[in-house]
Amino acid sequence: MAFESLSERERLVLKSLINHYVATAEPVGSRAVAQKYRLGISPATVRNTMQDLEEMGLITHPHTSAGRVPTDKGYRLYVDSMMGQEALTASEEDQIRREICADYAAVEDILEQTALVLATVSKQLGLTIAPRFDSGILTSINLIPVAEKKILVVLAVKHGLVRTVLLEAESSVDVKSLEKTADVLNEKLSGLTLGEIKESIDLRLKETSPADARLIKLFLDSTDSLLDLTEPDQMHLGGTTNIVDQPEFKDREKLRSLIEVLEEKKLLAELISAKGIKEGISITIGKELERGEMESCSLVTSPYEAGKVRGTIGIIGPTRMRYSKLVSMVQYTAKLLSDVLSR
Amino acid sequence: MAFESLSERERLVLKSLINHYVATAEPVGSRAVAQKYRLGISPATVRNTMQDLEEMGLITHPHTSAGRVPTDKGYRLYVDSMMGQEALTASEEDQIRREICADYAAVEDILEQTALVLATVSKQLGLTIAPRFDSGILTSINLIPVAEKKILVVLAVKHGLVRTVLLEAESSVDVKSLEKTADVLNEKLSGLTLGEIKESIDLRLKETSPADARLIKLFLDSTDSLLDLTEPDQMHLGGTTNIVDQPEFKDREKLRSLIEVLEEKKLLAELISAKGIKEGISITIGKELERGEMESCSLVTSPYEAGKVRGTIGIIGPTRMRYSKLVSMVQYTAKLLSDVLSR
DNA sequence: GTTAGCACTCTTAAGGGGAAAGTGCCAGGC
DNA sequence: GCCTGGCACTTTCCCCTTAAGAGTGCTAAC
Repeated sequence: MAFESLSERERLVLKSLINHYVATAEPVGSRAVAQKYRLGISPATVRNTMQDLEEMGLITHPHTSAGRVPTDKGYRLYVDSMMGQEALTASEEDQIRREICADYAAVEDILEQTALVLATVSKQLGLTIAPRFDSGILTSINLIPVAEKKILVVLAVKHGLVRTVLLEAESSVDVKSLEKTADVLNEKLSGLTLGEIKESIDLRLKETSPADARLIKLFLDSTDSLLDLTEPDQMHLGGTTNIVDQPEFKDREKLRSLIEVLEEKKLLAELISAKGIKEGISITIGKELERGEMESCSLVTSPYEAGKVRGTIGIIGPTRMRYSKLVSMVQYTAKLLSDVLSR
Repeated sequence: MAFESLSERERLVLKSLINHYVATAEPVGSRAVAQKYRLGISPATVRNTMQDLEEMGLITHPHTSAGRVPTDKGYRLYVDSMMGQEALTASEEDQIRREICADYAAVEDILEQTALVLATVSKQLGLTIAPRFDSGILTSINLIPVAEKKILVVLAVKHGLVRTVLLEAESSVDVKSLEKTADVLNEKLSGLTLGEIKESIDLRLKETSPADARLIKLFLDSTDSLLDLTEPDQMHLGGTTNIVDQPEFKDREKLRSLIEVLEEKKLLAELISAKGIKEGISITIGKELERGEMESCSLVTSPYEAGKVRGTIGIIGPTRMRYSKLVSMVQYTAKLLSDVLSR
């Protein structure tokens, strides 16, 4: 698709149209484009240009005699090659800074707060996903007896991240052997990344004294849950309310199925992690999300860093969103969050 | 309000009317009551009775010429004195049993699952609140260094419940003194309930060797967050989707404000814990909830037990709900959950 | 005390203009 | 040759009216 072949006028019209549509949520007519954006051309000319744009699949008609609306493809082009990045206002920056710098000790809490502030400032849905521990370096393992057969495994990762998982043993365990096992695990595993551990744990724990065999086996059997990196409750959402008001969800069924997706945190987390893990801001528009229920939504995400590990934050809203502003917002927030978590 | 003074006929009409309204969500006319419920009286008689009921504030008119709708007061009377308890079907019981008996080790996970199954089976909103640790007996405290200045406090409570809180120290702490402090804390506090500890912690930790003073102080300063019993993430909700479809929420604004409340988990948890902590099933109807946003909702809750401590589970739905069935459902689920958590 | 009958009220759905918005195309102008 | 004004055409949207339907409340009779 040779979009480079768009004439200057076509680019201008598309851009104006999108700006106007994003602001009003109403199909945009040729008059509106011609007048409001002072392109110095008449509505008739705009109409001709619009026809061309429609042929290219960048905009559509809801019905014969309504204004034009951008398609996903149109948004994509806009986002990729014609939208400027709109700076945040001072008060927006302030608000974000104020909320995130709050001195919570637990990463969980900071992320919760971040999701909320993203939602509030963007008036969309804010979300944060806890860091993927893959590349986090294990500093220590603790095994704590909490009941006769229950053991709490505490994995401490560099830079103060913690993961706790409760395991259930088949028979009761005594404190002594628990300590011993912890020592063995620490010796063999600490200093490695969790990713490495996941890969090679079988090998590394092969040769251990038979005394601890039972506990080691329990540990091995539980590797999956211990090192599963997309725990459902590791994602935080904020501002569901904002979505309810959007005109694109006045259709009941659409709203219902979107909320349904939002409740499936695990699925959603996977969907999003996949996008956001690469470098920098990532924008996914409508059908690109590859989930029917979300085809009228877009997603702006960015990775953030917490020491060596990385998570994702982002904003979900209708495809008709202010990309230029939201990109700045996500970027700024990710930067701030990285600073706070890596200090 | 001398509701005992209701005549047999008035009781019968109210009951029939509520049953019919719950099923149809439409205002109920006199014909419907007279015919469907074979009371052997004519519509005209029913109309007279209805007028009486309306004067008592038990039912209303949406407008002059529509059928009648129960008021909160009407539901209250129905629930208190005329509704039978409707047994669950075998398949409903099955479904609940199957989902809850799943062998998760962590209480968190079981509660998540329970909220979901409650939602699914009731077709309403299911919720579970983690046990209030007040009366849980502390078995051990562990202090685990996870970073230079970060300490993970693990409170193990009898019957395998665990609570972890991350604290941040002002300066770095060494492992030795951490262990020593943990020993002191264990010695002084274990065996007590968390409630007792919260009350008397100052006294109990007064006379400690100055060597540990710094850590003990940190611990004391953090009592609130350590023993706060209504943590926001200790509540699980499931089935938000079910609510969206209810006819009572076709009014946009209502839906919006309800979802808003649901997002404020902390507030909601407090609201509900207060009700549900007493013995047995508790039903709260409409305005009794004392939150404007929820005045078209009702709440059916029950406490459950996990060893010595108790939490709450429940169902939220429109006031027009099948109380007789939901009561059984919540009761059955609470019983099951108690069994699973106390085994 | 109960019931049938009936006038009255209010809501809802359906239909029918007419305005408004916007397109598509054509013919004329720079 | 590209741009523009003009104009016919389409579709939606809103408002109005009308008619049907549902249900009440009252009265008079059983």
